[in-house]
Amino acid sequence: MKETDCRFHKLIMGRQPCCDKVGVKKGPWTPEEDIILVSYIQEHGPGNWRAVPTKTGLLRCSKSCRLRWTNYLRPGIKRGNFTENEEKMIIHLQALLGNRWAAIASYLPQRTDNDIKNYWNTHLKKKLKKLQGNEGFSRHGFSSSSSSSCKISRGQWERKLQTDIHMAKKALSDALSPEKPSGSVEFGHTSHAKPSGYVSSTENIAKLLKGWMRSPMKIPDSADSSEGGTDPMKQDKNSKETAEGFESSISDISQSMSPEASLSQDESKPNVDARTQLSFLEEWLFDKGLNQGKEYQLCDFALDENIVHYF
DNA sequence: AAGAACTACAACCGCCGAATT
DNA sequence: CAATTCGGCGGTTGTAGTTCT
Repeated sequence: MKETDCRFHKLIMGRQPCCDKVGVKKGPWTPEEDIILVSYIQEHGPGNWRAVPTKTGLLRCSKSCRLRWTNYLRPGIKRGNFTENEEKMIIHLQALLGNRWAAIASYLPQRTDNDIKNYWNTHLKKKLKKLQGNEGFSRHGFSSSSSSSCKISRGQWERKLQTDIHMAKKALSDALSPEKPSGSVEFGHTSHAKPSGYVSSTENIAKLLKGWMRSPMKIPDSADSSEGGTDPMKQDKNSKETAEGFESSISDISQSMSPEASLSQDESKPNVDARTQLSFLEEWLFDKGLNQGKEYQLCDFALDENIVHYF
């Protein structure tokens, strides 16, 4: 009922879909499209996604462009091969935060929410089920009924977390405000006010793009756009391979970026929040004696003292 | 060897909240 | 303050690849 109300409401409002269905391409991205998107972002920075299709001539909707960038093309992304630590992180965080993949992803800076979500759905869910079958997993705090070992309920905990995050956000923006040109926190929307971190990463992208363009691309002669002819899925495989090489080299470079740089290069990763949450998380995790991994580490990014101070 | 079943993951869809007009 | 736009999020789907029968 709420949903139908909502739809009706939207109908009245006349809100347009993010993309009109006609003339909008769907399905896997081709290397050409990736290049176009990356070079556009390289020039203008991420953000203002609405303008991307028109400015680039890509026959994709803005959402699709954003998704492609955040989940695949963005520098610093690691894909596949989740480490044991990452796995544990995800499991704990999922137990703690629920299916808030974006929040969980903020603790794993090199992973996208989509990736984590997929990994959870395909691997971890089953794994946990298995484990739960074997030995009451709940004693580790993974099930909702695990609150016995935790003094406060998850709901309470989350409320606390939220208020604390809010405080931290405020504190951070206060702390940062003197340095910031007014109103350009989200550099994506102000294309000329790019933080240096992003510039450096885009320079890397540019270099890589050059190299990539120079190397013989195995793009089918007919290119994709003609929808028919060659098998589009095979083309996609090609695209995956070429893009993968391209991307892994990007991520290699960007891995050496400073946390600040990686923070600024991606507005979709609320690392600030992540850091603030981390202090609680650490407490929670360690308090609960989740000491299964001697070498278990939460994450390698350091806690920002300014933020921790507020707690 | 062939087909069915399963797995992995990129991409899409719809909803929501924040920002803007 | 209401209307509208936009970006982000989580759930879901589609399909290529792999394993099983």
